[in-house]
Amino acid sequence: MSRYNPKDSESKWQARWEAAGCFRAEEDPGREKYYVLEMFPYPSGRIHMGHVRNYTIGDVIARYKRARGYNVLHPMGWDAFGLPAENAAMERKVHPADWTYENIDAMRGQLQSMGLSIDWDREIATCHTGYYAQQQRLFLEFLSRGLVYRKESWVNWDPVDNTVLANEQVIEGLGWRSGAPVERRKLSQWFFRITDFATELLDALDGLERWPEKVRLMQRNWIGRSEGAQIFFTLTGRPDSLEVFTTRPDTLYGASFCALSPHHPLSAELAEADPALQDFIAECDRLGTSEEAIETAEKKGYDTGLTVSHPLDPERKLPLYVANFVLMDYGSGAIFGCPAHDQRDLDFARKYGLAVLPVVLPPDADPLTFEIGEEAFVGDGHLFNSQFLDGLDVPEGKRKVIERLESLGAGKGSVQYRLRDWGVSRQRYWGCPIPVVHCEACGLVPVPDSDLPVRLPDDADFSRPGNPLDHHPVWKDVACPSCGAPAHRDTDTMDTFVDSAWYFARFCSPRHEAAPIDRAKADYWLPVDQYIGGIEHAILHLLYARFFTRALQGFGELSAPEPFAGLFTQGMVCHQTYRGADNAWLSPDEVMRDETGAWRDLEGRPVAAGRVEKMSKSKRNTVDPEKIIGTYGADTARWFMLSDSPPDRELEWTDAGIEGAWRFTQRLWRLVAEAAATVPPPGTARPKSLDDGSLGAAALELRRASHRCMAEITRDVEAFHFNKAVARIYELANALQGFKGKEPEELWVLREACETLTRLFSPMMPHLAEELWQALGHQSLLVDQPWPEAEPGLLVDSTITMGVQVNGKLRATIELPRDADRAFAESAALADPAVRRGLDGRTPRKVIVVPNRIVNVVV
RNA sequence: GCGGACGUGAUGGAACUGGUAGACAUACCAGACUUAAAAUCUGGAGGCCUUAGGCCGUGCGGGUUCGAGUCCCGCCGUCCGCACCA
Repeated sequence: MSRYNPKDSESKWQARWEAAGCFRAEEDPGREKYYVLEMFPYPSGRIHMGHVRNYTIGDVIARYKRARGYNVLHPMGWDAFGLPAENAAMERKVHPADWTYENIDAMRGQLQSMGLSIDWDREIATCHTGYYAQQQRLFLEFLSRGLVYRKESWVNWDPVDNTVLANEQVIEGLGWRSGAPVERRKLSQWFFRITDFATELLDALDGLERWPEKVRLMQRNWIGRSEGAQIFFTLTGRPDSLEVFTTRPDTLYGASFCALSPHHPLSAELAEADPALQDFIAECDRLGTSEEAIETAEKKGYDTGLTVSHPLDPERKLPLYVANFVLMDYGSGAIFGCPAHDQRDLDFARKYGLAVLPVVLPPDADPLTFEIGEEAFVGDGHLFNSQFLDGLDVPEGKRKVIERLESLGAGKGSVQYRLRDWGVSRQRYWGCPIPVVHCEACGLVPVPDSDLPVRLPDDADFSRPGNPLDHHPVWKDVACPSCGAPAHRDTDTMDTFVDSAWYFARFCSPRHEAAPIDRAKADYWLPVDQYIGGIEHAILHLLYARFFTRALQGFGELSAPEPFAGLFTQGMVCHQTYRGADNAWLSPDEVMRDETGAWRDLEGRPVAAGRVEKMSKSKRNTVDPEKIIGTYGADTARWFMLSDSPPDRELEWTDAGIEGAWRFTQRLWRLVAEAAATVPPPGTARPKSLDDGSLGAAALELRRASHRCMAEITRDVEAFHFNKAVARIYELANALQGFKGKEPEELWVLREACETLTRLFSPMMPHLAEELWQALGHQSLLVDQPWPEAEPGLLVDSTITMGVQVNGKLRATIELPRDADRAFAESAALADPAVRRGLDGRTPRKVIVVPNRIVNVVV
């Protein structure tokens, strides 16, 4: 028998599906829809194994749901704006657009070679004018509704990429792309008012039941809701007062100082007349924001000499410091310090000799002797030293003190969020231009709809650092749309996370020109039923997309409050790493084993095998999907991606693994193609013996196995347990291989099993499945066949193998009819010789029978 | 520091709501086929003990239960997220 040739077969079936338009999606109110989406790729030039895993998982779901009768939407596009294109332009003198579109063409071809069930008619690229024109419209709608604003603020500045970064893009003080230490600069920036939605975004997390708990938790923490109070401290000798935020208003009587952020307006004001304070603030600014810097930085304060009055006891004066650990962008940029019940405040108080007055008494502590040593007491207890609060516990104290502050007009209950507004200005070329004109007379003027899109100029100069749009000789010069006077365009472009914050909605009507979103179509398809991608987007992209969807719902652009009803985060693809003698990374192709089993490089020098790590170019442990697909075919690559590891955990790439998948591909081919030559033609009448109980034991067992497999794989695919589904396929293949029946009824059963097997693995290996479906004599495309349904009667066995324990230790197994009664099971168990030996003459005290499961004899 | 997840053979991993631990695969071993290798097919296999058989075994220590990988308490270890958030 010849071997299966994936190369010929795969392109043949891809062409057949394409010609038949199998994966083209159309709205159909009469059918239930299912929207499957994988996170769209950045067109870097070539797909990597992570893409193969991501898109294989999505394709299994899409094909499975399609077979289940859903109207499936499964689109693909390109997250095409971004810095790498611009860097390529600088390094290689190619235009970012040319570089990007070439990459898209190459990657589209690679993805198509995987045999994905994508509706390619809906393809979009965010760098395409048709896309970013609509995004500019959205931006202006956000602007007109007050959800976009411009303000001067301290920003994270990446000195290597020469651009501003969002807080979310600063990882441990370093730029997420460049890895350079981020600097602080004060710039005028555009912001999306995501904080307006903090409460909604937080509360709605509870409803996202098909999201991983981990991602919901990460978003919860990121939004960071804190309940507490806003409290005003009167400044001595000044008319104004100082606002602070605290989560512990109950400890107000323990306050011994207040502290300002170095960036607080009052700090700046005081510094004008105080050179020493100026120096102190400058010193704070020099401290980096990196993890170590924060970890090791000493808590330092500068006594301004000013005092504030305690709001509940105006005679009490507290010193006012400027302190390096107080953040300007959380709360009000000022705190009160209660050293007894906050570790940092305690350290600060000890350093500057401030009072430490405990006001919360731990349970069992004596109020007369209780003292704070080196550790603040942060637990619950009863308030003391606190006048009208004395005796209350912490939650009651909080309530009571807020009540009092409110009646005095000195404060109120307040909720703070860690979440900040989303800064989207990027001083780069390859992004969506911000459609606003700056006019000296009129201020910020939105570009009128008739003048959209604001196109990127084709002739930008990438040869010098900085923003090419800003450097362009004429691009920014424009007449003010409002007064006609000479004005200039905003030269910032939008963060590319804006592009991906609404693309799932654009897929519903990718060619619609009248508006960004065709509401009727969006309402049919949205929300995305199953979204699939990496955990690295748990916060950034997923939070922005949720924000956009809520905002757009508010504008009446669409109806769904949430973009993604189901989310699955797949694990990384990892591979062994190696380091040579000079500690340089070595590719697995460059190492071999010597006679002793030790690793050597090609010149025989010793090599250290490192950890199994995420595939990356820098560690030189990548495997090129194109090569793998070229050698083994897409089906084998897909199969390996689904085997062994659960899809949410990491998958280790091994040569043995892909070889094993390849052998199994061939084995399936032989198994089914050989059987196809002997079985009756499709549509042969079902033999009577199947239903009158006269079917032979082996054939019945095969039928049982294949119907059990239907039920199990259906359950496994629904639950994203693809590794288990793969194991079931192996089991059925093994059962099929062991079947030797030659009678007509047996051959009918053999056909049924072959067809079942083929259909069940078709979402995973779609090309091979079509090939075998054809070999089995079918004219139709398998992709149009419904998902197989098990006959319930074949899922229950008539006999059960039960374990028998003596004192909880397994001694024997017995065969019993299904649902045998307890007494029968008990006597069968006690009659077993191994059980008798275990009893060793003792009389059972008690026999526990769990029907169809186990018998436990207790002595 | 705070929050979370996980710990099962040589390896990846199975084990539904507590009920026969190790499915399935990889690697390994043996046999068949072959001049040979590869491929393929058949079979083996948690560890220990001399076998029929027995003892031990899901990171460690305790507990609940007729029965614990699964539940509870306390440790140890690995990984991930956040981190001067008042």
